[in-house]
Amino acid sequence: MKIDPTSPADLSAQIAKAIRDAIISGALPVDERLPSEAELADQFNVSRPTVREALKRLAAQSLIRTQRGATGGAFVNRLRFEDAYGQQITTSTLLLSMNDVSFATACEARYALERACAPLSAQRRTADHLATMRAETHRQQQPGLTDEAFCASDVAFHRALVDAAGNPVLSYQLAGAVEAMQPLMNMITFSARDRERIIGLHGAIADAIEMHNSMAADDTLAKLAEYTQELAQAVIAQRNTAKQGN
Amino acid sequence: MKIDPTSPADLSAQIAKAIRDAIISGALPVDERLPSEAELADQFNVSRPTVREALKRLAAQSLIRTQRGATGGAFVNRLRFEDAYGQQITTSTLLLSMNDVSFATACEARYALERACAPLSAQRRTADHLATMRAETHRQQQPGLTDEAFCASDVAFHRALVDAAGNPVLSYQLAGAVEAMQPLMNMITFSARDRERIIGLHGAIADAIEMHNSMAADDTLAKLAEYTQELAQAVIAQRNTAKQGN
DNA sequence: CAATTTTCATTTGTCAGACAATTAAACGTC
DNA sequence: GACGTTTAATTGTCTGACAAATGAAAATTG
Repeated sequence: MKIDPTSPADLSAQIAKAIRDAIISGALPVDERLPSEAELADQFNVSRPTVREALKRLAAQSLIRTQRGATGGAFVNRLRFEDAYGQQITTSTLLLSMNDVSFATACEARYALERACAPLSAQRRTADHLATMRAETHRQQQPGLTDEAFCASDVAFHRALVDAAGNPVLSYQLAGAVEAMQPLMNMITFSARDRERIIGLHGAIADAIEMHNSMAADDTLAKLAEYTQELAQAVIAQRNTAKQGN
Repeated sequence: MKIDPTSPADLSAQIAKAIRDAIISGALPVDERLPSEAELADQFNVSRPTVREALKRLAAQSLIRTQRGATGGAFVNRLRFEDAYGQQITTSTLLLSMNDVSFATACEARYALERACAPLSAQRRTADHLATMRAETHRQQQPGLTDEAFCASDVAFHRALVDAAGNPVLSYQLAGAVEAMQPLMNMITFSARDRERIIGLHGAIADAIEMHNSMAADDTLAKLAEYTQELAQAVIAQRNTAKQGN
């Protein structure tokens, strides 16, 4: 682990990269304790604040955890799927909002990925996943539900569908795509008839998953994707009309 | 943007969270300049090193960039897909290596996602994407190629296939799944016959994509997924035998 | 001797103040 | 007006210090 002292700027970034590479390569195994900040400062020939900045960078990526006290220090963190979910969702959300990604593009990606899960979900779903899907479908029928709450329930439904595939890697990848869509979905106003149609499709999806019918699940997801795109286009068209009216 | 001064520990984490939330909510738009470190220290009633640790956390996530000089400071960064790729790949790689994710699980996820792209790729592929796929297939036929180089070319082929879908969100999501598999793939030794079969399937995929035949592309991807799983199982079985032999 | 309490050394978290490096704008000079 | 020069602002880094937490060792007590 070495840094280049000739380029005086961004020492903390260089140190962070050196340690990160050591972790990725496996040179620093999980739960290994890093040298103390003072020792690292000595090794890299920098001051302790600089070392600390480097460690904070790594902590932001959940690569290390720190503990105070006599036997404390910085430890290589076992990156768990739950930790990675949050980062993945944050990153995906910002990517969508900062890059003028159209609703159509994001929606297309989301449903393409979800349809990739559907066959596995139909095959492996447990009673638990099915119950969650039914519960969310039921919640969506409540009359006083705000659009936001409706969307949140929609996300919960689709996450249950994805988790039913029983593949944590898929769940992790999909978490970003599904959750990041929520802010975009929240821009849509769902009429009672819209909701009815969506709830109907959700019910059909749950039915298909229950009966291990992957073809039906895929077909219904395709319909849901199409309908969602239609709704969004209507909203966009209406907004443009309103704009021209001003 | 406020922090809780009563819990004295992890002030930098609280400050980072406050600023991150402001960015996510849109209160701090892209390219907006944050207050100087001294001003932030004043606002949050902490010292400058503490503020700096918070800013480094955000820099690690590419949420801000810093610039020295008179008009310098920390600016809200436009998170680009290319920046996010790297983080996504790092996180995915570590997730797989640190959580004992089996080859089968990772492989299943990867091919499920890739097959989600295939119909779009078949529909929209440009001559450029096709040329990349052909070039990589050709490279894979070179006789002296190391297993590692073969895998690298394999990744390049599949990335071209994914990019052909013309959906940056999909490309971003898939980058993690495809690239994170590479260390696992590198554990496999490919015999000449193995390579021949894989190259043949790659050619068939490229053919299907060229002819906009999504069904054929999907079928061939399924075959490739199955064959990859077979190869991996053989390697694992062989390794277990070798272990018992010791 | 065993259990409990106290002390202590280690380590991270935070602070204050300082100086170097960089950068662009303001200023002065030709 | 064009072109160096100065200057102010800002980040990057360093030094030294103290507070807080924490586990281990030492001292105390029953």
